[in-house]
Amino acid sequence: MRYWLMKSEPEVFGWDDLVAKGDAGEEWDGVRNYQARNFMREMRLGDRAFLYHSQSDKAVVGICEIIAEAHPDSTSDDPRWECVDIRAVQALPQPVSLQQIKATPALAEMALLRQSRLSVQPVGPQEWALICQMGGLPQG
DNA sequence: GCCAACGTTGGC
DNA sequence: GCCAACGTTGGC
Repeated sequence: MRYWLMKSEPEVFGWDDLVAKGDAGEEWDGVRNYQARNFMREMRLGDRAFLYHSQSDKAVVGICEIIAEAHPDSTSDDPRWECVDIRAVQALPQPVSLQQIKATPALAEMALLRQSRLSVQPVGPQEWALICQMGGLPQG
């Protein structure tokens, strides 16, 4: 299984909105960036992803699961754009802030810090486990 | 194929 | 609201 991180602006579509969608989840549409799309193409059923709130929150807030692999983005006429479907699995008991991540040397290589504008990005297994731990989920 | 102009994202 | 980073577009 691989691990990922998806960003969203909580004012537009945040963790609570995804939770409200229940097990049916939501199409992660609207991504118009090749690098982000390519990562979504690599996603497989059952992969896990953090949801990160940008802008006002700037924190990892929950864990999602990939429930549909890449397919055409229904919000685009352009066949280049694809997306996956995700559902909320579990909120982090304590959101992990960007500040905390920046202050943690083991997380210094994360794309979140290195490429701040990339909205879909891979997360290493060690990084995943550490952020889960920081968020109050010691089992990962 | 290069590069300037422009638009978008996201942290501060 | 500003600005840096960076992706995209379009003229040449």
